[in-house]
Amino acid sequence: MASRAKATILDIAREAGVSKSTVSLVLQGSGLIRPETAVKVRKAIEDVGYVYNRGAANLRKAHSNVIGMVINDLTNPFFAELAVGMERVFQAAGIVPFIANTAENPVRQEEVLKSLMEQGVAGLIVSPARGTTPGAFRRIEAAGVPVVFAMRRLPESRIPAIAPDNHRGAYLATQHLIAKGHRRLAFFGGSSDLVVYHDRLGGFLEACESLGIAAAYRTIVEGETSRKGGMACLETALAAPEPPTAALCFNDAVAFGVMLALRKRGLEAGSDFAVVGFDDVVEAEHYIPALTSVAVDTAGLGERAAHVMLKMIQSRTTRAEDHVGAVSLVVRESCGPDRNRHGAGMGDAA
Amino acid sequence: MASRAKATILDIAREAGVSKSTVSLVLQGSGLIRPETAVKVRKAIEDVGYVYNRGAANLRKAHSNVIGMVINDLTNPFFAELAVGMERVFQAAGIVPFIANTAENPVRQEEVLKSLMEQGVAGLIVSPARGTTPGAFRRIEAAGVPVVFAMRRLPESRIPAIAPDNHRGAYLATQHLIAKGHRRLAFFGGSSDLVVYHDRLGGFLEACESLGIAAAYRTIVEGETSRKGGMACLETALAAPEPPTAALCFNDAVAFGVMLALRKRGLEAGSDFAVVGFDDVVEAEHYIPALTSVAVDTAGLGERAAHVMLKMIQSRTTRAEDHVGAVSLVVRESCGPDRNRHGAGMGDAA
DNA sequence: TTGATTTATTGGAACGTTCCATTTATAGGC
DNA sequence: GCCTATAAATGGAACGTTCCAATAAATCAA
Repeated sequence: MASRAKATILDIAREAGVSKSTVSLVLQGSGLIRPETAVKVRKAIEDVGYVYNRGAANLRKAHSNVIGMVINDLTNPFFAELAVGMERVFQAAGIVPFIANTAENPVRQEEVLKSLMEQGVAGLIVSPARGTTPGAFRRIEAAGVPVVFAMRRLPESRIPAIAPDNHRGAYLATQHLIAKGHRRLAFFGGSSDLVVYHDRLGGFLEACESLGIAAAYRTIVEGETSRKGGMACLETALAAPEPPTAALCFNDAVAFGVMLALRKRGLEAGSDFAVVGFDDVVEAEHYIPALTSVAVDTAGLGERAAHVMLKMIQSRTTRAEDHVGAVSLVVRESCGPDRNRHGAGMGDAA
Repeated sequence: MASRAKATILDIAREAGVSKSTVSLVLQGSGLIRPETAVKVRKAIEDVGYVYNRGAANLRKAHSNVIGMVINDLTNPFFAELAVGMERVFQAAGIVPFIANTAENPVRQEEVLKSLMEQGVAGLIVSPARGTTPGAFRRIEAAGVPVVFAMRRLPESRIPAIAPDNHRGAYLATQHLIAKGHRRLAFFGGSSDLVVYHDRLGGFLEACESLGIAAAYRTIVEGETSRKGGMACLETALAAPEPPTAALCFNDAVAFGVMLALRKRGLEAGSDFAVVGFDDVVEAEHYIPALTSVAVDTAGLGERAAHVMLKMIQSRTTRAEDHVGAVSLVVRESCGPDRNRHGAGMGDAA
């Protein structure tokens, strides 16, 4: 049925008995062609099994409509939600974003970015992999392709970032733990090569500082941002002489790991040890006990990132404002009831 | 720093004092050019901030190295795992797959496929959206682009499919429930517009048939393949005069929903009602109670699909064998202990 | 030295579009 | 009937690459 060689607009032109220019006009929905001609051409398009060659077209008009989305960990439902938020707005704009996964690997990220650039993307939304070098986006910036960072950003970069208010979220969560009466606090998971880590840890530390938790009563354990990492964090923390009684976790994944490790030890999250997560993924609500977590409106941030990108493309600029999204603490069961009554007042005092 | 107009191989040629052909040769790593010349050219490439234009190149050589991956629900961790499996093998082959999400929407799927085709993909790995019309891939087949279905397939299609042995998995799970002593069984979730649904339901029914569960004692409730869908299924099933005591769920997501609804009613999965899931996503192991589920080796199927695709591209064919992957029941806690001792023998009798 | 062979390099046509400048057809005004 | 204005359709150049055929330079055999 299909001829071996793929059909071009010239084949269509021949089939419809018009010129290639006419076909091109029809393809672009130009109002200049007579309706009957358009119908004839469209029929020919159907008949020859034509598929549009965007590469050839871009050679002339130089602005593609593909947007690349580079994500560091597709298996984290958090990022999937982010992607879904973005897709919502791109779909409305008639754009199909291509998603690529870097699996938290800077080398892979390099390949992925290169491939996307070669494909001639109009813009790039990136959640950079851990360990991304400062120069990784130099070439892309030089090429004038708009980039926005989502959720994560790079230490010194002029690339606009869309991220939640990590500092405030961590502060809120820590304040909550202190209000519950906890006095020996931990911060679990993440590693210092991530800017987000410093933001969240910073919020934790500031809350400790201003609410009277001395440095000696703070435990900080870096670790993988996964369930496994969380389990490891809890183990090392509990091995200390005066172990913490509550932890703010870098991530919901870490928090789940901590709760798992707790259970493995016969302890119960909530009553024996308080844990709060970060990101508020959908699972948080359904876990047992339900996880108290910092909600960041993931899909909303995705939408915002997509909007910023669209605007950048439209105004052909490579600069835009950062955007920090509102956060809120959603209290569930994983921190249990108050530890001692008078502690509740402390949060208000700050 | 960057000149406004993007650099081409002609700019490089000028900069390096060679011809464009030489530059092209260097770009392709041809052994024909003198090493010193190659070095000179590579320096020029760096200096002018060149980015390769794959669209232009494909115009001549007509075989791209991009593969599209079309997935029906990115938020389901199951599909993310599938994607990750594929990526592993593509990465080794130096290929960057582009992932696109259809959100279970056939219209969106149409757009996504069109866009990918226009981009000139070398092949397509697809998990078709629910309600995909039979003709949806006609044009793509006609264009001679290899397609393989992963996890799901279409009713009458010659496109090769890589999927687990759904029938057997469901049979195994049902047998397990019967061996546990259950006599009133349910099948929850999914809908009959999916081929997988018929496969899984078929396995369930065959097991009922051959192990002596009369039709009157089988409850079948279709529903969304999500937590929400699972909750709804349980509600309608329990409203019946003689409600089931155990359910095989279409999906782990459905199973989680069922367990949630159970808990909401003050019932416990395992002791009060047995539930088994399908797919064995990572969460299954960590749930409380841990979910008994049919493991399908998701990442492995992803790898297999990628291999098949690579082979199809290499041998420039559009045909390949179907592949059905081995499954196994992983027994955890969600079916509780045996219901009555003599029931245990029945499974062996089959 | 000469011609044959090998090694490096090169010009030009082609790929499938778009878009500008033209041409051709149609209609309107007189 | 002719001229002008408008509408519809068209040819050709250009976009950035690859690849073939051809050239130029270096090496070798005699």
